Amino acid sequence: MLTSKILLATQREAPADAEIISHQLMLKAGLVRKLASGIYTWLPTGLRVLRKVEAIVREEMDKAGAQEILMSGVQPAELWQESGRWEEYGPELLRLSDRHGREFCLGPTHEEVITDLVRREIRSYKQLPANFYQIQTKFRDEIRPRFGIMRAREFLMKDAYSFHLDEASLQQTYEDMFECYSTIFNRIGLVFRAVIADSGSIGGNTSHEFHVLADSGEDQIVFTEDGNYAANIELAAAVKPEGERAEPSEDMQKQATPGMHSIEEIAGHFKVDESKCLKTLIVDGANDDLVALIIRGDHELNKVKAEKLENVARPLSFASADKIRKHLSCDIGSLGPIELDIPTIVDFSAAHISDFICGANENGMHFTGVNWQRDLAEPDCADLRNVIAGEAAKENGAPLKLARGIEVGHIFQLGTKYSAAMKANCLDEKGTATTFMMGCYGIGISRIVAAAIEQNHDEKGIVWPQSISPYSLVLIPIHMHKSQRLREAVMALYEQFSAAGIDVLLDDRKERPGVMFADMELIGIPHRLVFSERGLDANTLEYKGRTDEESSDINLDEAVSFIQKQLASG
RNA sequence: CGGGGUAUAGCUCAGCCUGGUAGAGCGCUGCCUUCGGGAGGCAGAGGUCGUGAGUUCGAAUCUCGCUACCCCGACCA
Repeated sequence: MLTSKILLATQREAPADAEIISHQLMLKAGLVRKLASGIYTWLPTGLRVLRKVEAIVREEMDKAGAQEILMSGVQPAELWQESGRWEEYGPELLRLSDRHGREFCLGPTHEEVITDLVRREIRSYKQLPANFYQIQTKFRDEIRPRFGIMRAREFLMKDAYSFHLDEASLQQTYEDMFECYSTIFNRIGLVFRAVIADSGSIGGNTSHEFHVLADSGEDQIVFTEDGNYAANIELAAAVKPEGERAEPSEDMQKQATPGMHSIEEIAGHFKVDESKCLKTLIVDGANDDLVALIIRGDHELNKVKAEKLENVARPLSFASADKIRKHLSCDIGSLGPIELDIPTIVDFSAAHISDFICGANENGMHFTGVNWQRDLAEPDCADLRNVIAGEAAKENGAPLKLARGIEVGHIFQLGTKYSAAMKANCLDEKGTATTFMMGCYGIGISRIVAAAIEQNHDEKGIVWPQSISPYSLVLIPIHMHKSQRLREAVMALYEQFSAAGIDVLLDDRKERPGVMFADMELIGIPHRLVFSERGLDANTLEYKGRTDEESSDINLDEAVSFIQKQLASG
């Protein structure tokens, strides 16, 4: 490809609203442009990357025995009503109606459509197991799209759905997909972790997420160094503190704490560690009431764990300040478990401390030297908190590490959630109609592009993994428009590279060298060859890898084999 | 949807407080000089100042409504 023939669209400055590095670089490098909030147009260079990711995913899915199909992005409401999700899904589902007033939605996912297809088409166990996938544009009307392509409303996703008559078969396909995903992310060249995950609103039980590790990641994941345990922090169980609680050594006292609301202020005032304070959080209960959740001052509430409690409303919502004032006659910041007459659940580690400090349920007052059993009843306990770095994993006792991740893949065992609701079944060996067991497997294709940039960039721009770079190689001639000899040499080599099947870009713009260098580094092409009159005289070219400090001369006649070697080793 | 903010040239922004009819840098077009890391000069093109109303002799500027976008919370590939 010649740069003069394509819309390169590089920019010096990124729009001010681009927050994270991948968003800024995708705009600066001319990969995408915003059309509306969370909706983007892919420009030629960006589309090449997207297509490369897509190709890898497709190849590996095919290898794993999945069959590609393509379902409609627009789906009839009836199917969603059948599965119950027309009501369940909420405003994320973009609904529309046609000229006849019939209701449709823009597909955020395709469980209903595939289940409908399979219940019509698959009659016999002999056709199973079957795994169908598509690579297609999805739409989710996110409350808050942000970070550019990372969390867009419209995005490209690979989604696959498998069908089985028994658990063993589902488990087998699930494991095959796990392997397939690992191969895909390894091939792309991303540093990732597969973690145990919450299955969330899609339903089902067993579930893993694949996260690309990056500091800008929206998810917190935890894992042990030995690699034997990895989970989304939402799921990571905290170990109950061992041993007996220390005996009380202080008397309980009520003390004035005017104007102090945060744990930090209280701990600072009494000159104790935050772990000696209790944090009391009030959330909405399942039956229009309130529930108190209590954790140690230095801990964070884990929302997924809290949501699983019987008397807590789902989704979890913090009680409004008004409601708290009305029911508890004091404000957030002065709450505590003593004489609190709403259901109260205490985290194991908060129940293990003695001589602690907590709010007195009276504005501006706290108790110190409080002890369970002596000053108030032994509490109902549960695991409510996020684990912290360094503590032992419940599963194997190894110390946990924390990292941030970008979720790029998610696999679920759905069981019969959709097939049962939609009466999807087929005949087994004995001729009995049996409800399908299903698995579902997603990969965020467009998100991978952004995630790859988050993980691979420097001050000059993007540093593509070779596997998904828009071009493998760029040729930069210096003052080609002034030298016929140089032009001929460059064009000849360009043809050779093309013939060798290398994705080569020739920068034939009438630009100064600095402009070309800067643009190509911004775009992130992994290999660069510079042509000059001087080099031609010596029969050499200058080679520089994207992250190399210095360039090196190579023999003009060996250029193709040299680059082939670089590509093979990259 | 709740809370906060922004809207002026393709991009980044100034002008608004204190009304007097629109600017800079980058980018774009042409010419000249320059020519190995985002050059310099000259000449240009480009804006119903988001939108609707109001106040005023006069509104980018003051007031109100609307819309879009962004940031903080809840969702997810």
